[in-house]
Amino acid sequence: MPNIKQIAEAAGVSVTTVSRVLNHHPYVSESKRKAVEEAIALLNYSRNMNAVHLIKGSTQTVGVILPRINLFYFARMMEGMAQEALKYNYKLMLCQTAYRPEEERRVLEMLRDKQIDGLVICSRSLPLDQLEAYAEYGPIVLCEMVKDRPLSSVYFDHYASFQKAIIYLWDKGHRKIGFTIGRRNSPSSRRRLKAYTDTLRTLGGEPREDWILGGCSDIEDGAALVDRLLSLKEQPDALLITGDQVAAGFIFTARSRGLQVPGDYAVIGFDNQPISEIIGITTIDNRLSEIGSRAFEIVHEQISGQLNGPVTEEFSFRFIERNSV
Amino acid sequence: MPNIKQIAEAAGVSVTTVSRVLNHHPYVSESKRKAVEEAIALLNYSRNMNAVHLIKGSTQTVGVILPRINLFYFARMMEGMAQEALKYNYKLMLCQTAYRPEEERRVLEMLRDKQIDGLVICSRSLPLDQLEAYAEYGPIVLCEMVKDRPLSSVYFDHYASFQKAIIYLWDKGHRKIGFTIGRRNSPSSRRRLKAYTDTLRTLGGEPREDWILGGCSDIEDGAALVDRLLSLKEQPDALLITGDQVAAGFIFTARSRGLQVPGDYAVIGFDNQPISEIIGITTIDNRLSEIGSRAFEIVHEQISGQLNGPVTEEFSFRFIERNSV
DNA sequence: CTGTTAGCGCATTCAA
DNA sequence: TTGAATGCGCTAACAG
Repeated sequence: MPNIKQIAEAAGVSVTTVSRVLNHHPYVSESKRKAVEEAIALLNYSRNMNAVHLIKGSTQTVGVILPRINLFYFARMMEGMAQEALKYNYKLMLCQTAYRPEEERRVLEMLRDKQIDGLVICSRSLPLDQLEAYAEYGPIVLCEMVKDRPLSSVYFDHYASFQKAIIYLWDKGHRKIGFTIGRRNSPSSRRRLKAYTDTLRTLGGEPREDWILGGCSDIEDGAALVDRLLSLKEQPDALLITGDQVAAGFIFTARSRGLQVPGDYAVIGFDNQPISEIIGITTIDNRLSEIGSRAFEIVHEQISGQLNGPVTEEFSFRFIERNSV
Repeated sequence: MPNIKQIAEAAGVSVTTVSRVLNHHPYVSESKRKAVEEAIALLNYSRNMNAVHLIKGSTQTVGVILPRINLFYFARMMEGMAQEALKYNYKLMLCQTAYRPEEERRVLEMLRDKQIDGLVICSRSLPLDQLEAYAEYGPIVLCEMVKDRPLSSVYFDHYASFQKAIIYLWDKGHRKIGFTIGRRNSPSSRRRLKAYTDTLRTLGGEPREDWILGGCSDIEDGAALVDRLLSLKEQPDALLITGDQVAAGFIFTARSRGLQVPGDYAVIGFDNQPISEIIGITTIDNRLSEIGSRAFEIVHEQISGQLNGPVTEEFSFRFIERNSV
C-alpha cells in the first residue's frame, strides 16, 4: 500500500499538497489537484486512518456498553444510536459485556486509551464512582437516571411509569399486584421496587416480596413465569411485566393452560414492542429508540464542543391501553 | 495526558524500557520495571492505542455489516460474534447499513483504510464483484453461500432447508404452498425461490408467483400477512414463513380472526426463535448464533495467519416438528 | 498557492 | 539488560 509520500512523488508535488486535496482544503490549484487525484487513482491509494487518528487525537468512534444485543430492549436502543451515528459519519463500537465488570472496565479503558471518543452505557454493573473516574477522558452518557455527577444521563422515568401502571390496575379493582424484573439489583429495578412499595402503601395495598419476580428478560422467562406463579401460596391477580416479549410469553403460555388474561391475571407490559400490539397487551412505551438516538447525539454534541458539561434528560412515557387488563 | 517519554523521564529510564514493560517483554530488570510501574501509576498514564495501531498496522477490530440490528436474525448472529470477539479480546464495529450500498462501501473503505482488520457481512446489497475488490485489504466473511471467490463464506443451506420443508408439507397433504421472504432480491431469497420452484415441480405441484409474499421481516409484517392472503383470489393452504417472529405474528392474528393454524393454514417457520417454542411453531433451526461465532472465528484465524485463503463452510439445519402444520 | 519541517506516541532495530 | 535513533503515515505551523 502506497503512502502519502509516494503519491506526492508520483504527482510531482509535496506531501502537504496531497494532504490538502485529501482534506478538501481550498488554495490548491486546479492543475495540482488533478495531478494528485490521478496519482491516487493510479496507485490505488487510501489514507491510513490510524495515522489520522493519532494526529487528531480522535477516532470518530463511540463505544456502546450493553449486556446482550439480542434483547429487544437493547437492540432497539442500539438501532436508535446507529441511525444517529450514520448521520454524523460516526462509527459505533459494540461492547457486549454480559454485565461482567472486567469487560465494562475494558471499554472504559478504551476511552482512556483514545480508541473511542465517547461512550454510551445502556446498562451497567460497575458502580457510578468507577465510571466517574473515566469522565475526564471523554463524554459518557448513561441510559438511566443519574444526577449531580460528571456523567450525562438520558432516561425514562421508571418510577413514574410504574406508579401510573399500578394506579391503573388499582382503579380497575386489582389489589394483589406483583411485578417482574430482569436483574434484581440494577438501578432501574431499584427504582421500580421503590415505586411499587411507595405506591401500594399510599393506596393502602400490600407490596409483597414474593410477588417480585426476578430473572425475566426474554420470552422464555415469561413462559416459565406461569409455573412460578402457580407454585406460590398466594397468587397475585395482576402483574407488571417489564418487557412485552416477556409479557407475551406469559400470556400465551397462561392461555394455553386454560388461564384467562385478562381475568385470572391482568397484565401490563413495557416498551410497546411490536408484539404487544399484535397480542393486545396494555403497555408503556418508553421510547427506547429515541433514548438511544438522543444518547448518541449528546455524546456527539459533547465531543464536538457544542455542549459543555453533563446533561440530564428525562423522556416522558406513554401509556397505551389495550386488552390485557 | 502523559506520553511514554514523560514516563521514561519520571522513571529515569529510556522510552524503550518503558515500552518493554508495557509489552511485557523479558530482559527488564526488576528494579527498572518497578520504577516504570510506579511512574505509570503516579502519572495515571495509559497508551494511546492509535499510535500502537499505526505502528502495528492493525486495530484488533472487526467490522460487521448488517441492515438492521433490531431483527432477530441479525441480533442473534451478532450475539454469536460478540461472544467470540470477547474471547480473543477483539472489538466489533457495528455498521447498520439499511442495505444502502454507499454505506456498505464506506465500511469496505474502512477495511482498506486500516480502521478494521477484517469484516463480516451478514447481508448485503453490493454485488460480489465489488466486495471482491476489497479482499486484498483483509479477510472478508459472508454469511451466505459463496464459492470460488477470494471471499470466505459461512452459511446455512437455504435451498435444502426449503426443500425439506416443502416436502414435509407435501407429505402432510398440502398442495397449495406459498412462502414469505424479506427482501425480494437477496441472494438467500433467490436460493429459496429456486428451491420452491424446483421442489414443487418435481413433486408435481404448482409454484405460483402470487404466493411469494415479500416484505416480511418482522412480527408486524406477519400480522399484516393475514389480510394480504385473504385478498388473494386463490389462497395457499400452507406457508413457509422465513422468521418465527413473522410466523408468530401471522398465527396470532389469523387465530384472532377465527382462522385455524393448523387447519386453514399450515405454517413452517424459520430460525427456531424462542417464540416458536412457546407458540408451538414447526420450524427450521439454522443455527444463527453458531454462524455468527464461526464467521468471526474465521476472520480471526485469517488475520492471525492460522488460516490462509478463503474457506467455505456449510452448516446443517435442524428440522423441528411442533404443532403448526 | 506551495513546500519544508516538525511532531503525534509508540515499537523496534541496532549497538553497546 | 539497556538506550539512541529511526520511522509508522499523516497534519499543520510556518515561511515563502
